[in-house]
Amino acid sequence: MGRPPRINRGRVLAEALAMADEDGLDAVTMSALARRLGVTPMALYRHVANKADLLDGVVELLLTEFPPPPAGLPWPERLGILAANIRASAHRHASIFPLLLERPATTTDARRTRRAVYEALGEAGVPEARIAQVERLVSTAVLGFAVSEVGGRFRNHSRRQLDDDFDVLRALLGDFIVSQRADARN
Amino acid sequence: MGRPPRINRGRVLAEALAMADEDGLDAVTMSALARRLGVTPMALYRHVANKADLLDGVVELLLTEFPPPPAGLPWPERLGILAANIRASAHRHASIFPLLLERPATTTDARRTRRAVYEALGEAGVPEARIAQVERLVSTAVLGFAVSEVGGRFRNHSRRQLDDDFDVLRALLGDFIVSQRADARN
DNA sequence: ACCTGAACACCGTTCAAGT
DNA sequence: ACCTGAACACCGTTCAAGT
Repeated sequence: MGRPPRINRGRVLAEALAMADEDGLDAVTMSALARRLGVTPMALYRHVANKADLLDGVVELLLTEFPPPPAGLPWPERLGILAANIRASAHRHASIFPLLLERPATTTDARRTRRAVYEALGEAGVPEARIAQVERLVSTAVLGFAVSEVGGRFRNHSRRQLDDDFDVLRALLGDFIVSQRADARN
Repeated sequence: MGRPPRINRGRVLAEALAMADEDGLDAVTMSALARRLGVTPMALYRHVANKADLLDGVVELLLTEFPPPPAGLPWPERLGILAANIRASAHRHASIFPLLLERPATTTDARRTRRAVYEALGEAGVPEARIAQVERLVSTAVLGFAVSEVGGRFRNHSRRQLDDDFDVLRALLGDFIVSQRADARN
């Protein structure tokens, strides 16, 4: 009965994310993580159900780091900044970020980000009934670019080139959003 | 000296792809693959350098299955069919396809597909100097969508919905390409 | 309640040996 | 040249035991 916990789920997840950032996803083993926390591997199982649950938690933690887009700016700037923040988060967490493509964004933080996009699209004049689809396509394009970048597909391209690609991507998504306005002619 | 090979690299890769398709990426272990080929695990090392090399080969094999876009059609149809073929390939090889985001498309087959896109963009009127970037963005959008789909991010969406999303995606990419024509006004 | 020690089945990979 | 047998360090996970 009652002895002071030496570790907790929060620390376990934070340390796992740090390990992944420093040495890659493969370096995150139960034993290496335990060693880093000064504990035996089996101690982790009181705080995570298994390794899949550990990675779920780490992805969730990553999502809490998406800063909310700054309020009070016009929608194109808000979405542009949000996209840039998401890309920056990909660069900070290159080995974990690709896991975002493997699970629906159902956590509280993921919902908050999506709601921010919904609001921007509403302001842009996209009709209610089309907002969810437009959000999916826009988010998928941004995530797909960011994952390609940190995953290694653009390994042979310069940072300069990729920055420019990303600017063009944001512009094209802006044009797409405008084309989906209720009063768009066609 | 000379004894008849019981397996070869081609069979190893084909069987590994089949295993991944049937039971997922994690089911592709050196021993399970060897068992399937009727050989000991160590025999594989004469045909692949190690497991990473095995997966590289499997991705390469997947790329050979992208059918070349049918010649003789106008560029929008050609690109639309190519995109649909790539998406279909993702569905056939759901566990291997996401690995495409981890490596530059430098194999012969990947180059062939890219060249086909270049030609279509040329026909569309995109100036030489902009073709490579437009191709990167268009391919990234299609890959990002397909990987999200087979990776599980759209797990909560119906096939109907995703088919519709994909149609809208193709249309938006078509509009983007047209907006990049030399004679586009702006 | 929280952590440990011992154990299990499995993983990728090496090396020397067989034909 | 091609495959095998034995071995190694490591992996995730379980169970019973300690405090």
